[in-house]
Amino acid sequence: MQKEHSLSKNQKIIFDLIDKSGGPMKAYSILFNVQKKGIKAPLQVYRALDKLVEIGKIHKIESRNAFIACQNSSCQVSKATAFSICESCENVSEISNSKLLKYLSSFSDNSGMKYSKYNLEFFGLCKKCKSK
Amino acid sequence: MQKEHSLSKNQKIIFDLIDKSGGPMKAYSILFNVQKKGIKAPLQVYRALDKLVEIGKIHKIESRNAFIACQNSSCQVSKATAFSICESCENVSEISNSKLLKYLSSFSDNSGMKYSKYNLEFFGLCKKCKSK
DNA sequence: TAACGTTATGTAATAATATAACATTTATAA
DNA sequence: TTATAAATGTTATATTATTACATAACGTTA
Repeated sequence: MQKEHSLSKNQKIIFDLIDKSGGPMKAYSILFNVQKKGIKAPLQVYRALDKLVEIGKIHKIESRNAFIACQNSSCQVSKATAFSICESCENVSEISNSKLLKYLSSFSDNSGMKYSKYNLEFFGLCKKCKSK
Repeated sequence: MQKEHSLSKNQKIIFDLIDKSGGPMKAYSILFNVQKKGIKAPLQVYRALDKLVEIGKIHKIESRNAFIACQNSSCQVSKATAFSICESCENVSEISNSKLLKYLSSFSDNSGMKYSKYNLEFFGLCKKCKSK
């Protein structure tokens, strides 16, 4: 059993919002949604996001500047992330294919670099959008 | 033999700058550097960048909001990109490991999605920074 | 070459994303 | 309980990117 991080007040408010949304959310959309709970400034949002990313509760979708709740229950820290992104409806899901994740985690080349982290984003059309 | 894109004036100025720099460059740093050549506005830079990305002459490093010249001579369009990024010195190189690139290009899962593009970013410490 | 559509350019304004700096409060642990 | 770290609050500002509109250059083909 892994240690649970206890979230602070702001962290919890913001994580719950992202988690309930079921998809990626942008920082200023989060801000707008939590203003009624007393979080008024961008920095309050970004600080909570930074922490949530650090502990692996959420991931940043770099190509979209958006944040999504971790969909992989065993993922405590975000060192190996992969997403599929529909370029039409912008739906995002986390890829949990263990063969892929292991392949990438063990990847090394002759550059002399030691990789400690990676992020992979696949783009295409989801099932729904393909059939339109 | 593949068709060469002939670059417009602004596209050429901006591509040459990025290419000569040998590393990733940020949009506003590009802007600053090309002002003496008559490119005065952010939009002029972003338009050229968009086009250069589209035709595969440069790639965007999403996690850094920066642009780097394509280091893979056979890369005409950016549909399959992989980079290694040093988190200490911010050096970036394009990974050309064909086994990796093929593995990812042929990746599919049971989501019903058809992937037409991907971007992979590895993070770690480069040889130099490791030994410090 | 004239007319047309497409691509590129120029310019101003503004939107969207993110961080710096500083003061204060709350939680944790020695 | 006192010291330390973590989190919060607030204002201002930096950085990244796009909208909207007008004009010019280029390529095709009639």
